[in-house]
Amino acid sequence: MNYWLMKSEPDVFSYDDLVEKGKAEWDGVRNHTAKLHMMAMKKGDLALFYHSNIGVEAVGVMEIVEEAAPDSTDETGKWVAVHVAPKEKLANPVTLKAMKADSALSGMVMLRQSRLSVSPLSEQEFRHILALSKR
DNA sequence: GCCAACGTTGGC
DNA sequence: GCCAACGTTGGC
Repeated sequence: MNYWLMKSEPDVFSYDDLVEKGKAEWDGVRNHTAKLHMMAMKKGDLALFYHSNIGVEAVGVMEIVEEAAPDSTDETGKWVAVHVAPKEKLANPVTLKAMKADSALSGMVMLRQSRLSVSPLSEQEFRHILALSKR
């Protein structure tokens, strides 16, 4: 089982939008590193849903329900998308500020590469962020 | 609105 | 293949 962090601007697509839809294609990713991460995702993997630009915080957990397949919004055939479903909304969002301030998360890929929209999390990082959300 | 980080493009 | 110019992302 692997863990991931995926970013979306909430005014375009928010965690609540995902809850409403029940399941969604995570499309529009146009970055090679992010693509490689999506291709490594397995059904049943868990991902944190992160709101960029507005909120700037992790807000929920989702599950990968379909592995990488051609992105339906891409006409070039070069890009892939996965399908995700909501699993659990965090009791309290975990802000970027809180993650940056926490030494247990200093190795997080997303903190080192802020522009990367899909990044891996270690199991420890994933559990740690969930613990922070329950405080 | 600004700026840093990073990706892409195009001239050579 | 290098590098300058430019575009985009995302935090502040």
